[in-house]
Amino acid sequence: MNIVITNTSKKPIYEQIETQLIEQILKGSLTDGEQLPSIRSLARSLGVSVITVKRAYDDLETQGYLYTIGGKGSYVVGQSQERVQEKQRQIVEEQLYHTIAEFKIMGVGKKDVLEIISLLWEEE
Amino acid sequence: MNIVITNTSKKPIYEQIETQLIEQILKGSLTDGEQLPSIRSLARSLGVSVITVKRAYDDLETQGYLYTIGGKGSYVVGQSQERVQEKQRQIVEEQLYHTIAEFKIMGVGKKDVLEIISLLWEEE
Amino acid sequence: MNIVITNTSKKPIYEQIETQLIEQILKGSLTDGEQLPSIRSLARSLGVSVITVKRAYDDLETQGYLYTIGGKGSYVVGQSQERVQEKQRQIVEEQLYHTIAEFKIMGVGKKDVLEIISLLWEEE
Amino acid sequence: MNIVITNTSKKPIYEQIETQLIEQILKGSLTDGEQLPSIRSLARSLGVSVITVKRAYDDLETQGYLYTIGGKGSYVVGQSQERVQEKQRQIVEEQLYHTIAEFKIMGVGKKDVLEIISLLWEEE
DNA sequence: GTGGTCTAGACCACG
DNA sequence: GTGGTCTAGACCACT
Repeated sequence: MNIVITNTSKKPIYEQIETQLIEQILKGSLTDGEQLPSIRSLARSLGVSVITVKRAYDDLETQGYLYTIGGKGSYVVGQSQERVQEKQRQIVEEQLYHTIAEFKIMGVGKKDVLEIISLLWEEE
Repeated sequence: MNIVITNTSKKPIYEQIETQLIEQILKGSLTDGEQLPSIRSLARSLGVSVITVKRAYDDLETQGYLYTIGGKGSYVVGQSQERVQEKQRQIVEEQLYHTIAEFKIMGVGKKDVLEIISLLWEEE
Repeated sequence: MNIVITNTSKKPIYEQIETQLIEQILKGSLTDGEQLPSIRSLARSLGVSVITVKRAYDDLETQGYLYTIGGKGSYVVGQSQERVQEKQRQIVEEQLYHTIAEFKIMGVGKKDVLEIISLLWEEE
Repeated sequence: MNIVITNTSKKPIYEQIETQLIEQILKGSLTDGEQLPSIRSLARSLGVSVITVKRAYDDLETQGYLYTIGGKGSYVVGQSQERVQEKQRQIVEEQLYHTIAEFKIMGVGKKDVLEIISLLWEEE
């Protein structure tokens, strides 16, 4: 489990934790039933407040990515292959929807955008 | 000049004004030397506080998109065609950079993203 | 008579007119009894409001640099050589006083300042 | 941290705060990573509005002198020794540039200016 | 009329 | 507690 917190980011810390956990679940590096670090230990290792981690875990539980057993710990909810793909597609579309709308307004062409993506994708 | 404020958006009002003005400048519908509406009249017509509009104008001034003469008004700073293209490309790249990074982490393929963009672009 | 108005400056226009006229009087290019352009003609040639020029002339009259005869025009008040020197010295000291204070606070050395002045002075 | 507000000055309060903070950063009495007083506490101790202090902090942030983490506080951005010197020189030159130009117009000699600076510098 | 500054007070999100 | 945003209303200087 690898989570990186950027203090200077404008995004709240709990959101950073959430998205990174989701990404790892969708990618498959966190699998069904796997136990997540306890709230306290993750908080300590990230150097953030316990409350912050708890909020992230709570949100993820609401979204169905994990479940918590009081006094024992939190566990990953396995995602079926179809569900992973569906989720991924949904996230991609959401992220791109507004971006594309703005590009259109500015008069940027579809061709230019596709080209830039190809370029950015190659870079390491 | 056309500006729409969405109260439900999580983006602050002054930012909405900023991005919409920038878009119109880059698109070319606001041209060199053109006088912008006074902060007071724009505030009135948008139904927001004078200070909110002023903050947007101030930011745009430090970003070099307009200049203000006290007691007279605010004027658009003409953007050369090269600068427009450069700016547009810069904005596009910035917006896509992190998005692509996340897609990669999730294991979404480049082909899928290009396909989705093509689809989203066509929709009216 | 040569006066240049910078619209983008933060200094008010009437002040720009004042300082430039004072400078020319102290330099000697405007001499005793010489008639200044009428408020209206100067306003027209500078492209500013009559009120603005009038304010500058009024201020200069209060400061004793010129006198106005209603219905005829405005005339330069001759400055004795001693007065010119005294005035110049006063202006120089005023302008430098605060500047030097700030330099001291920042820990800039006297030697550095003298050196920079020498350099700036040579440049054309 | 020492900041003095002069109500009689024509310079706006937020600018007074800005320049004094910059001076202290360039002088080195505020160092890398050091936490600045919260906008609220500084506002209280200066007897000005929270917004006035915020405006100063915002400006300094866009100028790269500090960074702010929402909900935590504002911190000084360390300035390398070279950058300090460069900045100082830049400020000195800017402040002297126009002043010298005016001196030239009035026919004041370089020698006189250097002499006056020497005198003013010694005074305590 | 215009912009520039400042105030006091309010609500929100984050930690 | 912190900063981020927004409001309504005020006074000033310039044109």
